[in-house]
Amino acid sequence: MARARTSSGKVRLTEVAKLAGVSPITASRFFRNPEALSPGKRERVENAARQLGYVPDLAARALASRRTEVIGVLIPSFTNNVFSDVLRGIYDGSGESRYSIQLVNTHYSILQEEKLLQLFKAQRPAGLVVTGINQTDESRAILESMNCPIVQIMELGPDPVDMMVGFSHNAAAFEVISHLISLNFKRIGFLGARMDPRVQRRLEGYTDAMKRASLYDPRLIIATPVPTSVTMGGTLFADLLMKAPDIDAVFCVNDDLALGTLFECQRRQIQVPEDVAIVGFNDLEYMASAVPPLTSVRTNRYDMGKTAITMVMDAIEGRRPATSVIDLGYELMIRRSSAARRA
Amino acid sequence: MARARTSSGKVRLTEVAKLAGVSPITASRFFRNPEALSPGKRERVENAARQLGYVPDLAARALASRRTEVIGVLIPSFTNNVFSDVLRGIYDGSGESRYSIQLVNTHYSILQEEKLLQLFKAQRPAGLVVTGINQTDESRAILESMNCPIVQIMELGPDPVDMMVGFSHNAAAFEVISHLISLNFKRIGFLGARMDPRVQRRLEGYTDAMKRASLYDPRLIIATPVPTSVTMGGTLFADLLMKAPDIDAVFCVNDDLALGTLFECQRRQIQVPEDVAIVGFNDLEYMASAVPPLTSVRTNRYDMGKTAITMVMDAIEGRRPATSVIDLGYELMIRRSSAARRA
DNA sequence: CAATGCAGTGGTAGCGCTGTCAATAATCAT
DNA sequence: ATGATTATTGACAGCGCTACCACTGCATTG
Repeated sequence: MARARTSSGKVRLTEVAKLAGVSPITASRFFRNPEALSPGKRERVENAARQLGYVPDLAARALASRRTEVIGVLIPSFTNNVFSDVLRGIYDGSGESRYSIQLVNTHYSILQEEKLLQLFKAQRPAGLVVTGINQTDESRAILESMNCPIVQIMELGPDPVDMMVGFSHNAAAFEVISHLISLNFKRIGFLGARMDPRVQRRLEGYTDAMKRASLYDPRLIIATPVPTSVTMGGTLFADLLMKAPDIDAVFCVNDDLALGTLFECQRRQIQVPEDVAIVGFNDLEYMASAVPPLTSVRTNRYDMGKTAITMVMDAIEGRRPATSVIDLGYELMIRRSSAARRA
Repeated sequence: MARARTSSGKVRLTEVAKLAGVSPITASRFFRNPEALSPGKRERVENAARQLGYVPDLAARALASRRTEVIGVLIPSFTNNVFSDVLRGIYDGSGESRYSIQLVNTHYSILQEEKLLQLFKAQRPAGLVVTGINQTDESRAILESMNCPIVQIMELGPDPVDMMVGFSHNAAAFEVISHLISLNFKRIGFLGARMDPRVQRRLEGYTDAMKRASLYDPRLIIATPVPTSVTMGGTLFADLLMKAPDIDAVFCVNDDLALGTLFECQRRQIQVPEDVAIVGFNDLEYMASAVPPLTSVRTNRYDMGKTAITMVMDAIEGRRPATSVIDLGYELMIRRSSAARRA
């Protein structure tokens, strides 16, 4: 039809406008705010666009409008199951929208994060999702100078840059320990790896609860900066047994460590929960089908991602949420691995 | 210093050029191909850019050059551990480059994939990474019309669209079953969930090996389209026991199913491997620390991602690989769960 | 020594779209 | 009926960058 004359045969807005018998600017409006057109023209443009198979050129749009439809997402790790759920929420939430996700990995480094924020700033994203609340001062300054909606996810804190979706890791850990104490466990160990800010807060919750019950003993705590894994769970639990052979329960900062601990117990013929109770964190799917089923803290990771991205998209379009800080909570999933202690 | 006059205070190429005392086009060249400048000007532009904190506007560049520096990546699932490793490889591989990754989720739907490819086509990506080789004819046509390097990952097949990085799922499964048969296992069950193309190929490998040894029996096969999970592993294994109570081994198409099977065995006091041997697939980290350690097929997921993205980036820049199809292989990790059968 | 090549540089002209503002048509209150 | 307001539309002028081609000056060739 020799209509599209660009090298690639790409259909431009002008062609659509011509076919619809309107000016290019009107056609342009159709794609951004159809309500603004009279019904007649709206339909004509719609038909023309469909007929020509028109797809807007995002680069041209970004250049002309001086903004992009990209939402930046900073995540500290791809390995972690936790973040894969968050990501799924983010991608599902943004799937049908006009926004596209630009994902980057900070590798748990706040300096890397700062560098990536700098890069993002130059690209003028429409919105941003960042993990955690422990940004450097520099990062914080960049975030505040960035004229777009921002959601911090995974945890809550006193002064959000803008919006926040998370839950209290501290309170969750406190509740875990309180639960164990109420069942008469006394020598409750703590197993932590990676020790990122969220894990630190779980340690705080543990410490608070133990101190309050006068059960605190630093020998009960194993915390290593090495990455977490099931195997590491077994290793750390073995360390703990060495330091404190009289433990009667273990709180693992994540489910992989808990599973590793369970395997180590099986290897050593330690009965769970009769000899040692085990509690994990995140409630990954496998926790319920382990033998015995493992107690854990259910966190709403998928919802966190979905809520965060929805808040950002809404805010970009001027629909600010009523409350800018959302606590998604957690739920203690009590299973046999922390069943009542024999008297 | 009132130099940047754009509303946002953004520094433009023109400013850099002015400060460096060169024409804008020369400054532009500096960022794309510094070799083309004389050393003197190169340094002057470099200094000017640093001094002004210049960052190129990607939208303007994309519009003017009619190409982007975006590499599209189509993945069928974010939940799956397998893909999180692949993604990590992709992001690590592209991290320091000028390319950015545009990730989309096909949710294991080839129609969704087709739609997403259409979208990508309109954005003229610099390269593309797609999962698998089972595209629709439409998708295939789009891919072929797309004038950019493309890598298909996860498996190998006879006619690559362009490049390929993967391994033979069929051969891997065949080797698993041959291994079990060599240990005198005879009633070897198959547990499959999701049944995506890769899993189908593992079933083919299983079937081939069983038939060749005259051990094939359709009652030994459990295959369901529902998503995979540890819990589902237990459920499917229970089904299998119902259909074929005399099984002496199980090949699970992934490690989650294998772990679920192990748990189900523990629940039913079935000894592994004395009563039933278990083999998984992918060799996730936890397989080695389970009790007993679980046999699995190690696949090079991280390398697959990293290799794929490197091939795409190289090809974009004209460095075509010597061979366009790369077989990353696999390795049978034999552990106690498939130890030799008592005679 | 003219013809040729080539590295290095700059001028011109957009890439495809949208912000701004003005113009017009349609609707309303008085 | 009148001016005022609102809905709808279009003209213009770029957004910041690069493709394309032309030009310069110097080295190489026979």
